Amino acid sequence: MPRADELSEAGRPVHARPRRLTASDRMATFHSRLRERGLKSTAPRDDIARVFFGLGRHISAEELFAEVKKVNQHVGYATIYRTLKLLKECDLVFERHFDEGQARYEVAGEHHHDHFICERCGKILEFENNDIERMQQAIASKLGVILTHHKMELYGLCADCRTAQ
Amino acid sequence: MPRADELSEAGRPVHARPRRLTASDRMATFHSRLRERGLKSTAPRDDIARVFFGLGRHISAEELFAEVKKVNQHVGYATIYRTLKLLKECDLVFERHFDEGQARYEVAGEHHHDHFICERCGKILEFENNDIERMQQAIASKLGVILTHHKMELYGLCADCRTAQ
DNA sequence: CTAGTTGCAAATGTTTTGCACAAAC
DNA sequence: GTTTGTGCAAAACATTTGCAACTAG
Repeated sequence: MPRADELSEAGRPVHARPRRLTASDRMATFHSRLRERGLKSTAPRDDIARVFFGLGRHISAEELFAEVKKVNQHVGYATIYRTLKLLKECDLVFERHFDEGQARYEVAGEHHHDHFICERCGKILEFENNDIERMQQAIASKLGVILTHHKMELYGLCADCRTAQ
Repeated sequence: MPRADELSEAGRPVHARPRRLTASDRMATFHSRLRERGLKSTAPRDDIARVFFGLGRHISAEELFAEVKKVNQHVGYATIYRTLKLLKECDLVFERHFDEGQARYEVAGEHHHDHFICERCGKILEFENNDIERMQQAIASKLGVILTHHKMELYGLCADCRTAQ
């Protein structure tokens, strides 16, 4: 079984790469994108965005709501959704729909990546693979279509759950 | 690094291949799978399955409900969902969740394939590509995980919508 | 006969919306 | 002082479930 630092290209874990943008960088971007659009910076929006950027990846609205409550008692569920929508429009957040009922939200990073989801423990691994990206473009030209985005998700058992089972 | 025109099978449309199984073949399979499990064949189940196998691909529950109503006035929505669930368990139907609110259902064929979805007109194209399948396995072993299934969806503009726009 | 099935209506879970009040610019 | 944003409750939406009546085996 390969160690993380041996992985060359296929499935190189994304979190191994140093992160560029800090939470405050993202907050600043959020503020300027709001201003550009004539929208307002408010306490609830800031609280939600700050908590979101501070948390890890792949958060559900429910989880975010619970975390934001710890910081600001009286934010409503609706504002969570409205702010997530705003963050998506500002290209600061991606919305993902894995094989669950609820959406998960992810801080937009610089690099595109895809996901593996463990069906037993719910763990999500990120990886990137340029060959697959290239092949998708090849498929698109054969089909005569233009791609705007894509979704590639692998489902199965992670290393831990494979042995535990 | 493979160029697009070197790819043997990139994006070969699936519907070009002759189809093996007829609707009645599938009905027969449905009946025997039900019998195996000690479940009953009933008029509502048969109507739903027959209409579904007769219709094209990628049907929503809502669309199926409307079509079944034409044949059998008094089937309920619940029975549509219950029968679709049953058909999934019998490996006769796949459930897909594209970027929409509702699920779409697809007759299970012999060959695995992936999808392109046009974001403008909703058209769905199917394609298969063994290179990508192999690459997914490579990624899985690098990550140390076991795959049970995967999802690969390309989104964009189809040939028609590309020119129309 | 009896276990499995149905239709209906009500419940579910997630996300969205209407609205009166409140806060930014 | 407008315009935009908020919280709440209610609505929307796709899907599931409880239940009494029904039906296939």
